[in-house]
Amino acid sequence: MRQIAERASVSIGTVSHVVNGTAPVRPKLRERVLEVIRNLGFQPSALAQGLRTNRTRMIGMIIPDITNPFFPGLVRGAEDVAFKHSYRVILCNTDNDPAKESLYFNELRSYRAAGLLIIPAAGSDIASSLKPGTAGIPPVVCIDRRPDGWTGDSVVVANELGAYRATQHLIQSGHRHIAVITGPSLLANSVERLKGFRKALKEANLPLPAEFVQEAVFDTRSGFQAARRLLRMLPRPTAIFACNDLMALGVLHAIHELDLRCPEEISLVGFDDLEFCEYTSPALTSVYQPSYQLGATAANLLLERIKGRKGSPKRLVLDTELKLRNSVLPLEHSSWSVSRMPRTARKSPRKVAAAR
Amino acid sequence: MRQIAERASVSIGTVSHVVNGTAPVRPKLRERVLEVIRNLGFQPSALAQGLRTNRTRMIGMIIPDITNPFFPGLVRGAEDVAFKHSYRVILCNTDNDPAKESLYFNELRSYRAAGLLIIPAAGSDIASSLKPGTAGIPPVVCIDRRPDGWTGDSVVVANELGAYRATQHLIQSGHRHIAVITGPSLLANSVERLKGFRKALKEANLPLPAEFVQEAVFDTRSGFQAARRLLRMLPRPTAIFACNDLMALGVLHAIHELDLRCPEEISLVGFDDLEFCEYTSPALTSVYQPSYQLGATAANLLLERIKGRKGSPKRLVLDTELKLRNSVLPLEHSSWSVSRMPRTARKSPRKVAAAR
DNA sequence: TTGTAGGCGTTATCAT
DNA sequence: ATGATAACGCCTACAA
Repeated sequence: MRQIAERASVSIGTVSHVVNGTAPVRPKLRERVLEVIRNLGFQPSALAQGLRTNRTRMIGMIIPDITNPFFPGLVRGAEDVAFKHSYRVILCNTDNDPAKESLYFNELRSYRAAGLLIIPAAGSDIASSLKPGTAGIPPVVCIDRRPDGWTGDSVVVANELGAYRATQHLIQSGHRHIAVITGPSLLANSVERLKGFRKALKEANLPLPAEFVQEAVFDTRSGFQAARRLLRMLPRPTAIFACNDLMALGVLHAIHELDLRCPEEISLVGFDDLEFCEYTSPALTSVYQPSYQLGATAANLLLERIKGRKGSPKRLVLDTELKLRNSVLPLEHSSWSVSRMPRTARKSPRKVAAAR
Repeated sequence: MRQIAERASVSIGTVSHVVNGTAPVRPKLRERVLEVIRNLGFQPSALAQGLRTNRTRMIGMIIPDITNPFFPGLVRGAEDVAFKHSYRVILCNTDNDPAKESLYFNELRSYRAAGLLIIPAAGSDIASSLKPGTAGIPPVVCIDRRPDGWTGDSVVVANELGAYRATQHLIQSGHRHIAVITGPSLLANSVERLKGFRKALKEANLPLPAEFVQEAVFDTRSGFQAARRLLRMLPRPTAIFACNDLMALGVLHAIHELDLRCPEEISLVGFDDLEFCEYTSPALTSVYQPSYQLGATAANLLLERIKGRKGSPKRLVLDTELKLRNSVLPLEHSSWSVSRMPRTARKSPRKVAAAR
């Protein structure tokens, strides 16, 4: 800026004023300054600005793993609204490691990030990082999972209800022997989904043998392994509820491997409704989570806080929606319309499919 | 730091020394300072540090869209090596919009990012942003695509060779009527893949009717539409090479919609080898791109530059690998082993599949 | 409408 | 081994 001031023969303060529009500057001078700025390709130092004003336009986003297809949409949602407000996003992958999480947390504090968006790691202890006493902690919004003891803003999805509905769907389709593949028991959302599953079963007075509850870790491989165990049992369940789509994909794989047919011999419902659900075969019935909205909503919440909203924390809960596709076989007809039946059970399945 | 200095009754310079280990400090003092630091939850301001030292540990990463499943792995690769060297990544999505790209570019300059990792937007003009004259431009490494006029470091994939091999595979499987669905003609990698495709056809003296080259935009929907056009032609191609997997997915969808069977009636090869390839039906034969390596390699290259390596630009080219699965039907047996044949063509397909 | 100057939180140089 | 102090680049009263 000094250099610019010299070349345009004005004071350094004036340069600042034309850059920020913080005071009226005579057009002639203004132009001269702008011209020099263009020539020099000057970019004001965000570092110096941040230091001086004590606020930055960076938002830290801490997530488990961008490689998990559930997260990119969420990140994108957050980034889009951040962008709209001229904020930028620093992305941090924790691999669900609380140590890495707290490392990132402190670093982002170091960068004086204006706010933090956190999808807590399994077993996260960030709640304790926010204890009063330490100053200079930016606003934080938790997304997707609410860690133990978290009392701040958060936006999550109605996991229990979603799982409940998915299970109900299976039950209404006539299934009586339904197994579940859960995620890590450390994850709040995993636990909630299991709860919803159990609730639906209980309401229908259906038994749940202990071995029909298999724990996996929300990835395809572990879902595959869990499914293998399930599919070899006698009597075999006629339907499986996988607590996320990645595991459901593993189930599909196991079904094929064991020479079974889906949905004829085994029905399947997933959770997340990732894009690939439309393209698996059979297309996977799944519980849609508004992941983009999750990220966008959280970012909006955070921006409010950054702008100074006080008051009690908001705990937003977004709704899910069961997307019906072809991985569930109705065992009884009951109230089901033909169009919802899987292709192989229809008179002229291919024509119907083509007409969709 | 002033506060800490006071509470520990030392000078502010000493505090700096214990924080950075930049000069020996008597253990007793050291401990005292550390204690205060812990109590106060002090985090040095990266802003002030950056301002003072004129370097930061932030790497800007500009990509088209994190929501495209090809990019998360790449980003993760870059982030992992950055992390190992204590650098952090600022993620920016351009949506392939050159304007947004150049906006981000300037902002990252403003943040005094130590270096930039860029996957250029289609039609990118960043090459021109780097013209000498403007000072304070950090090292830049281009990934995946090399924009027009780019002379700096870059790491890309052997697109032409990959496409060439994929096409050869189709030809060797006996196909004579092969169509291609290309990506945007603005994208260097898209053009290269088409080139490889053409080369293989030419070498085999196979004709390529103009209408057998359909342009789409690297997403599922456009791939679907292009496939529809292709599949309604008479004579219909017996094989399609889709220049990326997302489009291949669209092709698969179109095949099902039109009541055709893959690979019996139409063979298909994709490009990228995204995770879902294993789980589509049939499992998709595709050209594997080492996306994680792409990101990691680029980050390493960038870090070298940041550490001061001079000298001529490196243009790294990573190799691809054709992953054989079940979406290609051998029309002639030639040298093909039974195990590579699609399930439906085998005597006891399910057993074989299960044994895999 | 424009200029002056102090200070944001560090690091680094130079004394002590 | 420790302390004092001058930048780093910018913003912002305040003075002119």
